[in-house]
Amino acid sequence: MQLQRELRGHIRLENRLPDIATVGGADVGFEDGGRVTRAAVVVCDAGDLTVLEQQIVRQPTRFPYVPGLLSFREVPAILDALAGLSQPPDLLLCDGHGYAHPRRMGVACHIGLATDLPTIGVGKTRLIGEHAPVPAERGSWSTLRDGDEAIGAVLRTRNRVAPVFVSPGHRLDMRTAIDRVMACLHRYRLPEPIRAADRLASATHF
DNA sequence: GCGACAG
DNA sequence: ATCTTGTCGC
Repeated sequence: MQLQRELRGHIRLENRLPDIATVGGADVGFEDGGRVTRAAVVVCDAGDLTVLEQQIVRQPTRFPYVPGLLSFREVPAILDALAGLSQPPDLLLCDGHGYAHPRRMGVACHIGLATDLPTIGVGKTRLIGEHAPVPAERGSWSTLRDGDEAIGAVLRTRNRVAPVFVSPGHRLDMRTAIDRVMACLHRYRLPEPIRAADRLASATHF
C-alpha cells in the first residue's frame, strides 16, 4: 500500500496520447487451481476492431488476490505479455479499475506507469465509490465519486445491460476514457479488445 | 466490532 | 478469478 501511495504521484490524468491507430486489451486468467497465472494481451485495429496481434504468457502465481492490491498479482505477467508484442498499442484497455481505487492506483494506472502507455481501466463490478442510477440507454453514464472527488464513470455500454466502471489509468482524462471505450464497443457489454484478451486468458485451448 | 471488498 | 447445472432471451 505504501508503494501505491508513492506511485500515485506519477499518474497523469491529462490527455497526452498519440493518434489512436491501434487499441490493446489486457486480461489475466488462472490455471491449475490458481497456481499458474496466464496473461493475454491483444492489439486491435482502432477502426474495425479486428485483432492484429496477440500474446499469451504463463508464469507461476506469486501473489494472492487481495482487494486493492490486484496489481501485484496480475501486472508482472501482463508486462511480460506486452513485451512480447512486435509493437505496443497506442492505447491499452485493462480489465479492472484505474483511478477508481482506494489509493488511486488500480491495475490500469500501474500498467500505465510501468509502460508509459495511455491506459484505461474497465471494471465489471465496483471496488469503491458511489454513483447515481445510470439511465438504461447505451451511452448513458453517471459519475463515480469517492467523497468529493470524481474517480470514474459508470457507463451503460448496452441498453438495459449492467453498466461497466470506466476510469483513467494514465495519460488521459475521464472524458477521453469514456469516449475511447465507447469507440471500442461492438455488440457486447465489454469493449472488443478486452473481450478478445479475456477469451485468450480463460480459454482451455489456444 | 461489523460490513465491503477489482480479479 | 474458478467451479459448476440449469435457465432465460435474442
